[in-house]
Amino acid sequence: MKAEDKILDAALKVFASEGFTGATTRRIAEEANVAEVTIFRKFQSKENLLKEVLIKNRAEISELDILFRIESDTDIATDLCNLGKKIAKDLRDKKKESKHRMLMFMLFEEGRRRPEVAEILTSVFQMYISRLSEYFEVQLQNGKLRNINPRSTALAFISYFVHTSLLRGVVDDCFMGDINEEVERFTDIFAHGILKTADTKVG
Amino acid sequence: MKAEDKILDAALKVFASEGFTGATTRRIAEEANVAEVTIFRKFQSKENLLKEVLIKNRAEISELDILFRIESDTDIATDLCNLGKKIAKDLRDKKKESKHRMLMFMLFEEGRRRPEVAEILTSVFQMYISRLSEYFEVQLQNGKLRNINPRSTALAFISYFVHTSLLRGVVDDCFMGDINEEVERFTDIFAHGILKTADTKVG
DNA sequence: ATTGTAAGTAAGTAGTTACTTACATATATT
DNA sequence: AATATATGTAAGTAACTACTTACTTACAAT
Repeated sequence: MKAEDKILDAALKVFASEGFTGATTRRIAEEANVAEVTIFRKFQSKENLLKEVLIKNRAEISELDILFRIESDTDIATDLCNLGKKIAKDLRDKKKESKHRMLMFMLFEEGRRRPEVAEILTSVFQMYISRLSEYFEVQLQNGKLRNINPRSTALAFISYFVHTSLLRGVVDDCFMGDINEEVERFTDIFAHGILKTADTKVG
Repeated sequence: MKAEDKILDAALKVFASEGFTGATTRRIAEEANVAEVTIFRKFQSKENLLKEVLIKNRAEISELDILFRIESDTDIATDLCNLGKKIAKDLRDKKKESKHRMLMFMLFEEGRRRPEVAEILTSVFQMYISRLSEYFEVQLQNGKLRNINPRSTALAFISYFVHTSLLRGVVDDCFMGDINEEVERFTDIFAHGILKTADTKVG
C-alpha cells in the first residue's frame, strides 16, 4: 500500500474519531505508519488532506448507490426487510473497519462547520432518498400502497437506520439486542404502515 | 444574570457548535460577555466547565420527561401525531435558542469521546424510550395494537425525530418542506404500522 | 556508476491555547 | 468610612500544533 493511501485511510479514521480540530497530523502519521513530514509533502496542509479524504471517499460512496437498489421479491414487506438488513449490515461491517459509519460520523460532525462537507452529506442523502423513492413510486402505481408521499416515506425509512447506527457508535448496543431482530421489527411496522391492508384485499 | 450562568450558557453554545476541542475559552468568554479569567476563577478548567455544563443541563433535561408524557385522546393515531408535533416543535424552538438541539449535538459528538457524556445520552434516551414504551404497553393490553415489541417500537418512533433534527442542523431544510406536514405523514405511516387494521374491526 | 525519487530523521519556527499572576476598580456589606 | 467580594485589565508561561528546512537513506532506472 502506497504512503498516500495509507495517509488517506488513517486520516479518515482519525478525523472521524477525533474530529478535524481534534485530529493532529502527528496522530495521523502514527496511524498511517509514515513520518509526519510525508503528510505535508503529499498533501501540503491538514486542510487539504481533509479535502482529499472527502474526494476519495465521495467516489467510494457513490458506488454505494447499489446498496439502495432493491432486489424486488414481489412481496414489499420482504423487500424492505431485506433492504434493511443489507443496510444495517453495511453500517457495521467490521471488515472495512466500518468505513461508512466513520464517514457518516465525520459528515454529520464536520458538516455543521464546513459547507463543503454539508454539501456532501446532502448529496449522499439525496441519492439514497431518490433510490428509495423510486421504489415506493412504482409500488404506489402498482396500487399496492396506501396514499403515501414517496419522498417522505423514504426519509422516514432511512432515518431509522442512520439514527440507530449513529446511536450505536455512542452508546454501543445498550438499547438494542440482536440487530437483525430489531430490523425485522422495524420493517414489519413500516411495511404495515404503508401497505394497503391485507384485509381489504380479502374482503 | 450572574456571570456563572452567562458562562454556562455561552459554554453550551460554543461547545455545541465548535465541539469541546474546537471551543476556546476566549470565545466562550466573548459569547458570555465576561473576561476570560473569570471563567477560570469560577470553573478552574475548561474540562471542569464542561462537567458543570452537563450537570446543569442534565437537570434541565430531566424535566423534559414531561414532553414524552402522552395526553391520551382515545385515538392512537392522533396521540402519536400530537406527540410528534410537540417533539418536533421542541427540537427547533428558537426562543431558547434550541437548547435541546444544541445539547443533542453535543451529546452525540462528545459522547463518542467521553464516557461521562455517553452515559448522559444513554440515560436521556432510556428515559424517552421508557415513557413511550409504557404507552405502547398499555395500548397493547387494551388490544388496540398488533403484536409489536413496545421498546423496539418506541425506539423506531424516536429515531425519526432525533435523526431529522440532527439532519436539519446540518443540511437545513433541504429535504423537508413544512415540518408539521412531514410529521403528519410519518405518524400516519407509523400509526398504521402498529394499529390493528381498521378493516378487521369493521368486517 | 550515476542519478532521481520516495521516504525518514531531526531540529526549528511561529502561532495558539489553557491557565496563572499581579494589580486595579466597582459594588455591596458592615 | 472601611472592608470584602466580584469582576476587569494586562502581561506572561508552558505546552502544543501546523508546517518548514536541511540533511540522510534506500532503492530503482538509466
